[in-house]
Amino acid sequence: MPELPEVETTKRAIAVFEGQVLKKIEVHNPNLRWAVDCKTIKTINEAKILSITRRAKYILIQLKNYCLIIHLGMTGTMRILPIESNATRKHDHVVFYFAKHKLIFNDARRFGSLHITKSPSNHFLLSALGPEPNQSDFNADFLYQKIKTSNTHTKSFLMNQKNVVGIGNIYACEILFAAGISPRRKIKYLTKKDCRAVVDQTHRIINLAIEKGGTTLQDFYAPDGNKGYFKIELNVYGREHQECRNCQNPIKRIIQNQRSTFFCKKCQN
DNA sequence: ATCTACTCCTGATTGC
DNA sequence: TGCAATCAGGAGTAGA
Repeated sequence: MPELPEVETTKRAIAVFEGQVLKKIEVHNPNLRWAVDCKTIKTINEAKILSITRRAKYILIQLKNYCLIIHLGMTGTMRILPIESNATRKHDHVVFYFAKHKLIFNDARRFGSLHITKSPSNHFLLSALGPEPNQSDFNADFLYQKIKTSNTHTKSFLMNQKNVVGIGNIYACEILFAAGISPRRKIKYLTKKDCRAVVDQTHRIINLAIEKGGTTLQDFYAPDGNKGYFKIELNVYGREHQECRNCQNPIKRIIQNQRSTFFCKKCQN
């Protein structure tokens, strides 16, 4: 399941196509999270790629006249094959053709998406997003202001992409553990000091994960090696009943907003 | 305006 | 061994 670091890693891997000419795009299955606009996609031929960037968990491929917006959803992956390769897989939904390679979007659960638009900044998926979690505009002052109007608990707040982007269920749990804050606390009661801890740990964990995510880079060139994400050590996520690495008390699991939350009752208040 | 429940989907795991 | 039930989760949407 790609979180922001995996998306960043994917973006870096496919950035090799910057400056290259996208010959055409083949859509094998348009039924992704949103139906792919095949009609417009078909008009793409011999289009030079101006840039490949990331915003939140979206990968943006900028062409001269259009921008492609890709979301990997839960199970989406991209892989690069030599143009002559026939190594197809189940759930290969979209193929991007270049001179010597093809780039394949594979997504078993189809929670991912592909959009094509003329103005990405106005696109409904991108227009209301909060700051990047590892950038300086996500800081303690910003967070302290933002929490005042929210009545939700800390974990739900962190996972809301309007507040800050890129934090999924796993990192929300890990960040709150590292910051020593309970996922059940109402976010509006956080002190300035708490906000600073959340921001500091977010920066640290996301940057560390991006750094480690880089080790999966080869996956995109070696289609058979499909493991390799979440190499960072998880302290709470998926560790119900196991000992807290800090105090040895058992890690608890609760359900918040239909999602599992893992935390240490003693270390997080 | 803000929050929560629901929803999409398939592979992996668990239970009988 | 096999089949069915359960779980996982990003994030938009409807409804409270």
